[in-house]
Amino acid sequence: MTARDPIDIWRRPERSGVGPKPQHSRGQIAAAAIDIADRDGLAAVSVRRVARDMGTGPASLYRYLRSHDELVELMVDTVSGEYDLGPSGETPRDQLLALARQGRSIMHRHPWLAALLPTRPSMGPSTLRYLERALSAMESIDMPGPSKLQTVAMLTALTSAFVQNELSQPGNSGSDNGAANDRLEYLSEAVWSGNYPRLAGALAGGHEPETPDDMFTGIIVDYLAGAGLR
Amino acid sequence: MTARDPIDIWRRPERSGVGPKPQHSRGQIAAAAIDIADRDGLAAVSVRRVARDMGTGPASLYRYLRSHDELVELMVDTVSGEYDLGPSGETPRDQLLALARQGRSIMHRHPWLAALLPTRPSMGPSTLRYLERALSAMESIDMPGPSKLQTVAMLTALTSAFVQNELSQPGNSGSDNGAANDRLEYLSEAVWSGNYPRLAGALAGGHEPETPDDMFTGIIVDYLAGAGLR
DNA sequence: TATTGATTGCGAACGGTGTTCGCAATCAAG
DNA sequence: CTTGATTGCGAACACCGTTCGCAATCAATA
Repeated sequence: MTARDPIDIWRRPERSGVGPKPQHSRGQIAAAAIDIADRDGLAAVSVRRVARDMGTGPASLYRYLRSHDELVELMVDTVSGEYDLGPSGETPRDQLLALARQGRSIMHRHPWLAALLPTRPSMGPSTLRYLERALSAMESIDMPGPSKLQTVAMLTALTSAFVQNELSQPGNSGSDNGAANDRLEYLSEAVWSGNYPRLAGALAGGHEPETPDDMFTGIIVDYLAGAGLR
Repeated sequence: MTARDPIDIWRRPERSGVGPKPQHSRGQIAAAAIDIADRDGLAAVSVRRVARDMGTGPASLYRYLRSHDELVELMVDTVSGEYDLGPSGETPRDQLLALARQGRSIMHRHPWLAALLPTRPSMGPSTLRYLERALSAMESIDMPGPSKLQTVAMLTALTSAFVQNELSQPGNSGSDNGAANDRLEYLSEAVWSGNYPRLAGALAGGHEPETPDDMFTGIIVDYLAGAGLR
């Protein structure tokens, strides 16, 4: 009886010794998928495309994945492994801030990540390690456990919100080509109509150089202070 | 010569008098799509499904839409029309807070919205009206126009982040059925392994009743204060 | 009133997608 | 050498977004 057991999500089932040696791995699959997403956007990450890039057929990947959704989860968790969880900072606040900063740079490295993170709490090993680290930073804080978890969740949500805001700024085309143009067509027409005077005024003042680093730090620090982290 | 002009994104091209009267409308399409998304999740909103629910074929909708992406934009802007933009609140801060509160309840009414809003600044008429209203709330504030726009964008991003956090809480199944279960499987196993002691501790303390309203207000007010809004 | 032609409705088809099925190939254990 | 759990993967199914082409409509014109 061929078992066809459900694939253990994160560990491969410890090879029972029998059967041919695997020619692929979740790691390779994740790497290929992340590569595609970094280059051509998340929408380009299809099971078939990943398989093609790996030189095999789509069906093969289903020995390692339960679904396309799980592929995305795998991508998120894999990329979450890019955190450096070594100690950095004295106070809990500084440690969490450092983590958030790293998060921002990871999201810049993988622009598809920001939109994904708040939606799917991936719960892979790297994510769990990150969670454990963040909780350890808050060890001295007197606060019920669930609230600490919520604080961490809100922290990454804030970070991803900020980064998505950065990425949607004009100039960061990313992989959006013509879609934005249509929007701008209508926007300029609407502004020209005179129905939105304040909006017109706000848009008139050209895009000045911002200092997003300080803004980011400010927002995060304000939130942490509000949450009782000092 | 059949013109087949590009469809004006938000206004129908003012009917030139010639040709059969339209049997559908962008409004109907939006309503059908929103209904599907509210009931079965955003993933269920396909052009074909919307057409089927409207009792017609997929090709028909393409007289009113340029693409599936535009359908989603239309949904977002339509739902953004649910804001009540009447004056509420004295200070700029109170007005923006009131807007954010409305945003939260709209996102609760349409759970698919929160994940969409920060990604695609839809720029439809309702969105523009909302923007204009928010800017008018800040009229007395001395701040360059673009920064005001960024403040508003960050405000909705914060709101959507908070709501996504609320929605991913256990108990709000929404339309996720089995996917979360697999995650929990691995999570409980990982926690049981003893490798994540702090995480285990945090999860052990059962889910206490939260007071998300105050939390939300606190976060928004803190942000606005940090941005110079008093 | 008859004609015209821009506009709408939509069946049919194309290429891409996620996913399942079934079987041949593998290879440690017995 | 046999066994049988395991892997690789071609083929197929249902669905998706999108385009094409043409019949049907109907205000404006002749």
